[in-house]
Amino acid sequence: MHVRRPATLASLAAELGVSRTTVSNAYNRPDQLSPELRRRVLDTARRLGYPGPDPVARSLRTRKAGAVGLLLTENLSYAFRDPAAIGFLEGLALACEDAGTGLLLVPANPEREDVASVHRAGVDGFVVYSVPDDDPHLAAVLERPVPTVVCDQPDLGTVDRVGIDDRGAMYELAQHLISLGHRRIGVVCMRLARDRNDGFVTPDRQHAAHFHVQRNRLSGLAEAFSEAGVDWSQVPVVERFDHNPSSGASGAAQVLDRDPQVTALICTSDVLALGAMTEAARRGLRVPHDLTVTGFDGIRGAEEAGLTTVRQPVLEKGRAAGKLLLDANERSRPRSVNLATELMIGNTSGPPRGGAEERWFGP
Amino acid sequence: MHVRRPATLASLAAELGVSRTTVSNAYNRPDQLSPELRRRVLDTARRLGYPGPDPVARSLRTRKAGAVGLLLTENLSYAFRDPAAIGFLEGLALACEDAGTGLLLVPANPEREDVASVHRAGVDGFVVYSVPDDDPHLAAVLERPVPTVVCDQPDLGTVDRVGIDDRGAMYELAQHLISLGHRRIGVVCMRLARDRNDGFVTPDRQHAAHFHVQRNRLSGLAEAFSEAGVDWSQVPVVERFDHNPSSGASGAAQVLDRDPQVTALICTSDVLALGAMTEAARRGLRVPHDLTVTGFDGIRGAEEAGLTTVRQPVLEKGRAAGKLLLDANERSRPRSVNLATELMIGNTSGPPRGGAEERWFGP
DNA sequence: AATTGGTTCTGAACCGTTACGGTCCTTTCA
DNA sequence: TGAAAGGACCGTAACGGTTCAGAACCAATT
Repeated sequence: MHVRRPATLASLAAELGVSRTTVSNAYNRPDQLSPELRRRVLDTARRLGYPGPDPVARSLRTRKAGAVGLLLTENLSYAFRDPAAIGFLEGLALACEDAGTGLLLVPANPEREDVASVHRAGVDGFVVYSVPDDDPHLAAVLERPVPTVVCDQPDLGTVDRVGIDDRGAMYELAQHLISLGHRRIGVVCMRLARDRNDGFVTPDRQHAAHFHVQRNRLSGLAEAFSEAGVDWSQVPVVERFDHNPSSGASGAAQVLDRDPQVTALICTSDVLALGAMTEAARRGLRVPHDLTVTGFDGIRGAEEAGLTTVRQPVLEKGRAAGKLLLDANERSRPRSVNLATELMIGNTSGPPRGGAEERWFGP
Repeated sequence: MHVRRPATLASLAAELGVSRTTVSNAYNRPDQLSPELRRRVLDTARRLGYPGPDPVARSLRTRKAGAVGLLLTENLSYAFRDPAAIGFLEGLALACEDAGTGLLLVPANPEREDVASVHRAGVDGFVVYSVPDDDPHLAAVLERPVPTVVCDQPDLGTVDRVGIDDRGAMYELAQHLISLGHRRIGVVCMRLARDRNDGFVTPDRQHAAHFHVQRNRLSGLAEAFSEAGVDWSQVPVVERFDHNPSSGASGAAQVLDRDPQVTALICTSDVLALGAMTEAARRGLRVPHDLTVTGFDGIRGAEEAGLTTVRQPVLEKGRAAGKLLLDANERSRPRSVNLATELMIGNTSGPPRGGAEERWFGP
């Protein structure tokens, strides 16, 4: 008894006394051979334990992998913890499903600069979701000769892009707060770069932020409040590397410790905002009476909490990214899609306590 | 100006006047050639726009795809909506990440019997998660000559398996309810087979259920309550095809309409149980005073709601599946891993209203 | 009898790479 | 000074398919 090498298309053809072409056709083009022969091929295949054409070899020849790659900056598992990321994934998965395409989650450990995983990925295209714009994995993706769609990234001009108007949406949210009378505010934002910096953020760091989304949200805030006469450089902005409610809570605490007089706490994500709410409650601050809290994203938890936030269509974003990628028919000019957002005014925003600002600056 | 064919390792070698082996070594085994030559190779590669060795060709030659496939029965996007599935995915993603392996989500539309996606997947192994045991996609996976791990599936004896003791865990939960005095109960369960059957379930259908997990949970219940003297064939068991809270609500409604006297509603998942709670509230039934409700899984929402349930380590399940697969070193005998569960007694279970049962059957 | 057309099947080229087993040329050391 | 060791590089043979231009055959038409 010897170890039999697994059957291949060639060995099957030899066994049958037909050409490899015929065996190939039996699987891929049934109309190209007589039904009897086809049956004989398939029967023999079963008898020999031939599992059908090898997918990798087929991919090599046809130049199609039947899968798209997804690059996330975070540890791969992070994606399954962030509600917005999950929504994006769901949308992308839907688009892939429609096209019968697989979705390959590419491991991109942000710690190591190991880009091999990008090189090793057998895919027909990439979707890059919210990575820092100086991420080496992103650079590696852009070098691969396959279509790419970036999402929540700056428009590179060379590849398709889908996103929202983070800056404009945050500007609008700020306007809402300004109209309520808020002038003394604090901000809690997500990480701005690849290095950990849990603490206050200088204006320089804000401008130089490598995460497009955060940079633009902050810039929308800065613009609106500057126009309203607020000296943005004096506004406490706190950054948190990890993205979860307890980061939001500790960030809020840091802002409130620095300036207990802030009337509004603006968070650049709902997850952070929900944490900030917890911290407010811990301090006995009633929202919105004593403190206004706002978020961004429009996740389910935010809705349940009645959070004032900006709703963005995360699922649609994923689906749009997938569609753009899978329908990269011809070398048309790179497309750029902006999806609509919606300001959701909940019950966590209201006029500052006692309307102090209005009294001081009113007519 | 002509369309230049993309550079390959061979064309690069020709350009440089070295062998293909050398170019290959420049990328894969830097120690096999002099630093100067390597630099020259890499520089020329950049100049010619050669993106590095083609991953598919490499996979063909090395017989490694660098990815594992995940097969789910549901529409691919379903995975991102079910908390337990998300937990599993996260665990699996963690294991893959550790190994530097990609995770390919294989589209397996349960509508079509189209198994091509399984054949097309270039992977080094498969994880199969909670599909009906007669699913053609599962059969297709088993035909592929790669290691496979099934999760929440019956032990096939031929491939590795990871899961929990669904039957035992549900038996234990039932014991808890029995000890509280419940004898008149109703059940809401998830789909039992590939066909849609939103309604009452015959004992036959319970036995023949194609979803291993549901079959065993029901069987654990049946065993415990039968031992307690309950005629299981009279217990209303309602099935729901879709898995979401509103299915739980409508399922609960159907049970309560049939028998308003039930004192406990046992749901085979937390998601269903949370829906059942909503329905109870809608009917003005206080939980647990008027009605006991239990779930299964131990998702976050259940914890927050104080649901009596069985906690199972979903993340660990995913991680274990990944480890088993990635460490499929030698042809050892197929392994079978059972993870521990924990009965979580919350505040949704209590003695039947007025202790009626006890009074009727007491000493 | 020659032409046409349609099936059915074949042969050879090709996809882009890596594994394997060399060869050749310098050093090193006794 | 010769043998052994080691570094640097190369040629060939897969890896397992798909594709495309025909060849062979047969029936029907001209």
